[in-house]
Amino acid sequence: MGSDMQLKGDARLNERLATSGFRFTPQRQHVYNVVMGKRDHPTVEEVFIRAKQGMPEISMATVYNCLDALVTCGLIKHVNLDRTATRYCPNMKEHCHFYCESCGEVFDVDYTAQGSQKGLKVPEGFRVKQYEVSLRGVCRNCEAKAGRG
Amino acid sequence: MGSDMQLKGDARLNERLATSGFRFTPQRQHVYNVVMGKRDHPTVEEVFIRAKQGMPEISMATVYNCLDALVTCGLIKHVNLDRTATRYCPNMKEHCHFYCESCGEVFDVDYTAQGSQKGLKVPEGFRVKQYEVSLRGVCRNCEAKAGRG
DNA sequence: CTAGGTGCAAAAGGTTTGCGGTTAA
DNA sequence: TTAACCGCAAACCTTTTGCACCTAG
Repeated sequence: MGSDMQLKGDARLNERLATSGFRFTPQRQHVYNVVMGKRDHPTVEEVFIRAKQGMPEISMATVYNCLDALVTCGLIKHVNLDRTATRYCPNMKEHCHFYCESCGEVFDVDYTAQGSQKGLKVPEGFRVKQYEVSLRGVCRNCEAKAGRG
Repeated sequence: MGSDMQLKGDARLNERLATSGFRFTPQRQHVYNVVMGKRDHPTVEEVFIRAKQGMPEISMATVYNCLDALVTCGLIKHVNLDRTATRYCPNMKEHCHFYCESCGEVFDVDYTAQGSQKGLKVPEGFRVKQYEVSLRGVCRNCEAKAGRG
């Protein structure tokens, strides 16, 4: 995984930023690489920590700015499942999120929409831009721990 | 709707609290009444403000405590759709939430599950306790405003 | 009686904002 | 050239915590 490709902007990011009226900056490219580089659901803090490796002078405010831009561009999604920090998800294909009430971790769950939106009675005049499914429960790890008491 | 009934605990609340190992307190009854009394999605702050009418000495910490207890008892749900404050929902029948990206308000949307969970590929060992659907977009009000420019 | 709950106030996150300097387009 | 963006630091808002007192069971 060439971490050198982050020096120049890749085409997709460049194009998306432009479309949404954002400038290309090395920070945005770097944050993009950091978030896409690991298939998990980092908080802003975690993105910040990872981003500092390879760009030590980057600031928290910039990480917020970059993540917001990437969300607006439709390149990542934000995930709010509890009252702690917002998390970010680099997986844009249809899936849903499992939130573990015990450890707070977020897992992707495969999901085929298969007409699930049919049951929705969205009132007249409302414009739906995103449909999202989430699950709460206990993950395998925590189940095992609980079992061992 | 007799606001006097809040003086003594109603049977359902009493029972649910006991089942989950909580004590009955006037504060919990009052917060319960406040949240159930209006079919919307108040923040903790909003619940606090409403609760002070009729119980002026109640504290923020207690409101948090009461809401947490009510959630644990399965009498209300918490709703996290953006990175601002957590909201609470008194509607426990199956429905989903529409979050307006423009004004931040949350609306209930009727919803019949009708096998929508079939498409889910929840990994082995995960225990699902709650299934939730949410929508993002622009509500009728904000659409109208945008239209008028 | 006493574990659990309350109110208060301070602390701890998480997020936003203001500002002077920098830079992509 | 200049509006957008950056880094820094302070402000802001939401949530949690510690503690002395109180109370439901």
